[in-house]
Amino acid sequence: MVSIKHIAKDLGVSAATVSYALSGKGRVSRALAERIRARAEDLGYRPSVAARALKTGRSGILGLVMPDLTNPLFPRMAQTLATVADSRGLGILIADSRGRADEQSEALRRLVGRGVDGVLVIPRKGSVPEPQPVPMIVINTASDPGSAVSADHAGGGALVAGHLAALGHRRIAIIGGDPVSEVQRDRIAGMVAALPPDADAQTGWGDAGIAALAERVAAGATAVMTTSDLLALRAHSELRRAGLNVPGDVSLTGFDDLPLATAMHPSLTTVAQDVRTIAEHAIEMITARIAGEPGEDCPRTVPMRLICRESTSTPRTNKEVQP
Amino acid sequence: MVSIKHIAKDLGVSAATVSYALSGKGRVSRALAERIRARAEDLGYRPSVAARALKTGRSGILGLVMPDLTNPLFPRMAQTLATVADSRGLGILIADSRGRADEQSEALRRLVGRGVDGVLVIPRKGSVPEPQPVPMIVINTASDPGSAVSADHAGGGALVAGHLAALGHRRIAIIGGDPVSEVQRDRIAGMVAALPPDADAQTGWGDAGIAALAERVAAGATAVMTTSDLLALRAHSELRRAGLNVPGDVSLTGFDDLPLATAMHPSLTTVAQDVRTIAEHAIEMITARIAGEPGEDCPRTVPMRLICRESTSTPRTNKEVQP
DNA sequence: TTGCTTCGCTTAATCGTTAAAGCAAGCGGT
DNA sequence: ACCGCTTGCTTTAACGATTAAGCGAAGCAA
Repeated sequence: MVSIKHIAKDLGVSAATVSYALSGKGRVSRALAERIRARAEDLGYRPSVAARALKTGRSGILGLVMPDLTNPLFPRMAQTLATVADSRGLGILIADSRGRADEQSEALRRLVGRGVDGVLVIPRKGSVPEPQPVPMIVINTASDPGSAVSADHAGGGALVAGHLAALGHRRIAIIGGDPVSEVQRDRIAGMVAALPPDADAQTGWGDAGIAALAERVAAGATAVMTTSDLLALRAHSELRRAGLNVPGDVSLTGFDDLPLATAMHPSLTTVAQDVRTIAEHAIEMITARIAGEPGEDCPRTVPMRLICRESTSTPRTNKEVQP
Repeated sequence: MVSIKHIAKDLGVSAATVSYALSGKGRVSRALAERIRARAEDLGYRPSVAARALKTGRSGILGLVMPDLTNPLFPRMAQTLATVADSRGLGILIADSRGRADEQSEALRRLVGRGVDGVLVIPRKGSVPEPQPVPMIVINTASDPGSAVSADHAGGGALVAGHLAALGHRRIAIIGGDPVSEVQRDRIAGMVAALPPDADAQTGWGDAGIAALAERVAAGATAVMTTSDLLALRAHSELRRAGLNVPGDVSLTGFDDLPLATAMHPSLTTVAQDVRTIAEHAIEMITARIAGEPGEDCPRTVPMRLICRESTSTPRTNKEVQP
C-alpha cells in the first residue's frame, strides 16, 4: 500500500506537505501541489481510512439497522440509503435485528462499537430504539414521536380511500397485517379519516381478517383495502376461492408497490413510497447532526403516491353476490 | 471515549500491559490481568476499531456487492451474511451496483477504497467482476468458473423436474426470466437433464414466453416450470386469464420460495436455497483467504430443497383443454 | 539597516493500539 | 556464588494521516 510518506520521499518533500497539498488546506505552492497530486495519482495512492478515522475521530461510516428483511420494502430502502450515503462519501454498515427487539438493541450496540459516526434505524414494529452515544435517525411513521423521517403513511391511506370513495364505494373492508405496527395503524387511520361520513369501513387483522372477507362481501362490502401488497395477494386468493371477481365484484388495493403488484392479475392498485426522498432526508439529517449542526428537530414526512392499476373499479351494481 | 491509556493510568501500569491483559497475549500475572479486565469493564472500555485497524492492517469489515436488490432473495442473503459475519466479529459494508455492470466495478472499487478486508460479490447476471487487490468471493452458480460458493441451481431444477416427472408429466413448458443469467440457465439445464427421455420440454423467455403459455398448454403441455416465484405468479395470472386451472389443468412451479409463494392460491410448489449454509461457506472461505491460508480452490455447491405445495398435481387426463 | 508580514515548507506531536525488545527480580541448578 | 532461565512488567517504536507550531527566506515599509 502506498502511503503519504512514499509520495513524500519520492518527491523529496515532507509528509505534511503532501497531506496539505492533497487536502488543499495548508499553504503549498501551486506548482508543487500539482506535482504532488500527479504523483499521488499515478502511484495509485489511496488514503488509509483507518488512519484518518483514528486522527479525526470520524469513520465515515453510518450504521443501518432494519427489522427482519422479509418485508421487501426494506432492501429498497437499504439500497437507496447506500447510494445516497455514497454520494456524500459515506459507507453503510448493515446490521439486521433478526426481527427481535432485543436483537435490535444488540445490533445498535454492535454498530456503535464498530465506530460508526451515526445510526439509521427502521425500528421493529412496536419497538422504540434506545438512545445511543452517536446521532441516531429513526425512519418510521408520523405518529411515532421518535421518528425523524417517514413516508406519509396516513396520507397514503387517504389516497386509496379517496380513490375508492370517488369510484363510489361506501362499504369497505380493511385488512391490516399486525395491529402492533404503527405504520399499519397510521395507514388505516388515514384510510378511515379520508372516507366520506356516509361510508362504512371495518378493519380485520391478519389471516383471521382475510378468512372473514367473503362474509364481509356478502354483507355488502364492495372494496377491500389492505396495508400491504402481500396481504392484498392473500386477500385476492381468498376472494377468488369464494368465487368473487376482482375488480368486477370487489375492488382491491395494496400498499408499497412491490414487484408482485404488476405480476398479479389483475395488476394491483397500490401506493408507493418515495424511497429516494426519504433516504435523502435521512442522510441529510444525520450528516447535519454528526457535523454538530443545530439540526431542526421537526420530523419530516414525505408524501406517498397512488398508483392506479386494474384491481379497482366502480362498485358492482347488484348488492348481493352469490359465492 | 475511554482508551487503553485511561485504564493504564488508572491502575498505575503501562498501556502495553493493559493491551496484553485484554488480549491475553503477553505475559501478565493472573491477578493483574483480572484487575485490568474488571476495570476496563466498568469504565466501559471499547477498543478503537480505527486504531486497531491502523495498527493491524485489518479493518474487520467485509464488502458486499449485490445486483439490484429488487430480487427479494438478495436481502435475505445480505441479512444472513451480516449475521454470520457478525458471529465472527466482522461487519458488512453494503454497496449496491444499481443493476449496471459498470456500477458493479465502481462499487467494488469504492469498497476497496474504504479499506475492507475482502469482498463478497453476487454478480450481476452475465457479468464477471474484475479482480481486486483484496480477497474476493463470488457467489453465483456452479457453471460460473469464478464462483466460489453457490446453491446447486441445476440440482434444484432437477428436483422440480423430477417431482413433475414422478407425477406423470411428460410435456412441460419452461419459463425463464432472462437467458443472460447463468443462474437461470443452470436451473433450466438441471430441469431438462432430469426429465426422462420420453419427456418433451421447451423453454420460453420472459413476457413473450408467458404470453405463449396458453397455446403451449393447448398443444398438450400439462405443467409449467419457471425459474422464479415472481415468474410463476405472472404465469399463473396468464393461465387464469386463459381459463386454465392450477393445478387442475396445469401444474406450476417456482423457484426461491419467496413470501408470495404461500400468499398465492394455490400455494406454490417451489425450490428453496439454503441461504444460511451458503453464507457460512462464503464467510468461512473469505476469512480463510484473508488470513492468508492456502484456501482450497474448489468451489462449493450447496444443495437446494424442494417444497411441495398445492400448485402441482398429476397431469389432467383429457389431453385437450378448451380455453 | 531594522522590523514586520507573508509565503512555503518542515518538525513534531498526536490519535489508540500493538508488539518487539529490554530490564529487573526471582528461582533452580551446579 | 555464579550463570542462565523464566516471569512480569515497561520502554519504545511503529501504523498513516492530520495539524499546530516553527523557521528560514523573501518582500515591503520605514
